[in-house]
Amino acid sequence: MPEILNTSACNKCAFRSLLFDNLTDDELIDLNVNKVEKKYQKREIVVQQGEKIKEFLYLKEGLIKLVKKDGMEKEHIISIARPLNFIGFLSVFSNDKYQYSITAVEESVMCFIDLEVLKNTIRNNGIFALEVLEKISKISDDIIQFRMMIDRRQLRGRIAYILVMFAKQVYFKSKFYLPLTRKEIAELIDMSTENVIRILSEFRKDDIIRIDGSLIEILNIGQLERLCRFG
Amino acid sequence: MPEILNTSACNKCAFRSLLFDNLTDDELIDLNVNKVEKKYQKREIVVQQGEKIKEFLYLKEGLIKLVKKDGMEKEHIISIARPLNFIGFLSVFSNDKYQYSITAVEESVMCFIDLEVLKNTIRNNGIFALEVLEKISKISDDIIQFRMMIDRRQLRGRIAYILVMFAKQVYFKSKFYLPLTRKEIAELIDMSTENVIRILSEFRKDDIIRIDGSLIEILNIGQLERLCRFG
DNA sequence: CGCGGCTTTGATGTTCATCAAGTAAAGTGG
DNA sequence: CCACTTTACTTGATGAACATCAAAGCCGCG
Repeated sequence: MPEILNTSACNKCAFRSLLFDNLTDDELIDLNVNKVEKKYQKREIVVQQGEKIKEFLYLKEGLIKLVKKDGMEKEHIISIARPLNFIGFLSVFSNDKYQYSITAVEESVMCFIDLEVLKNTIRNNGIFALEVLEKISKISDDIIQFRMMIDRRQLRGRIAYILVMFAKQVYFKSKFYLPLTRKEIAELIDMSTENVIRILSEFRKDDIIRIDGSLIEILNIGQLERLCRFG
Repeated sequence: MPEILNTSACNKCAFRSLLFDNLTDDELIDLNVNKVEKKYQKREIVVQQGEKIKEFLYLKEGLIKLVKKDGMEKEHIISIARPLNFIGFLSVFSNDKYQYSITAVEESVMCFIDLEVLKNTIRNNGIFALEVLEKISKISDDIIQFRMMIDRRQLRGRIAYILVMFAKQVYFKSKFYLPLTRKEIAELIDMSTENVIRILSEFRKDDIIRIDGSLIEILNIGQLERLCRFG
């Protein structure tokens, strides 16, 4: 079960400047009294596909994945998100039920804001509304972009792409722990688990990366980027 | 070159009730004097990927496609849109340049509203803002959904899926003219033109559809839906 | 200690893109 | 309006890319 945290006031939140900067103190207090902060362990489910949406939620710390199930079959990871990529945004304003599940990939802290209260704030503050609009627009665009980048490549290119992505956009270094299992990577980039492993091994043999379990070190980023372009 | 139309006043526009219902007459007049309506012929380009975004645009009549180019290579169709699926929304609020090209697939009428004027309206009218938010949210969601439905299926399933989509969601009948060439279908659902043709022929031989050029008649929708699920 | 989930490698067959080659349809210029 | 060119459509043959199956080692956990 997620641990409910003692929440600090919204007007002191580190995220204030990123989205809530244009709110008055009164508006912040209003959001504040109608919010909950919860901590999730790795693999804990935050929301289930199909559940009713009651809150607007965003990620304060950690890493989560957005999962879609089809029938009884495989799960597909639509995207993974760090703080500031408020994936909670998605569907929130157009659906009354979650279209995807959200699961913590690392220990994560999520902030839940009552959706009706937030909608009211939007109605009352157009400047805030425009900022939310810009954010949601960017996030959606990024996801569409990502899916296209992945789906048009072949397998080597896909693996190269996410390795470069993790190194350059998530961890900002060439040596990092892959937060996803091989199976999850497969679900994220639409291929079989076996081939994820096979291609990682190939890269290892070609001295492009070093592997030790989930610890990855990129040795030849240039080669990876070339594979991104031509894979 | 697109023909510039004599535009009727926004407050008499058939689309008013769909999005602009919560605007005051003054706000509508403001949008009205800052808008242009243009008619495009089949295959005419509305905007080019990379162009600066100056206007918010939406489709009044016709059918358009959203195209992404990568390098010198193939074109990929991200989605096609009828009126009300204001694809113009995408990127408009998060980017200053178009991330995709828009091309008319059938003769189409587009309405261009000055983006700064629209943004001002959003800032001043939170209720309107929330409606725009709901719309953009829905459109993005639909695109992500569509791409997932397509990319996780194999070829027969993909073809089945778009045939059912056109029949049930676009034309509302089992006999219709496919608005896309075989090549465009291939670009939309990420496969080779040859295989689009091959699978359509297969469906014809199995008496699932009847084909006469771009005229398609679905004879066995149940079978198509089965292929959607298991393809 | 044994069980289940994750990882790894090899072998096999299917799915699919690509190449080739030809027909039909649709523009284009004289 | 007809020859010419281009674009769309179609079918078959071939090989590459990929999923799937099978088997075995590994690790954490009850």
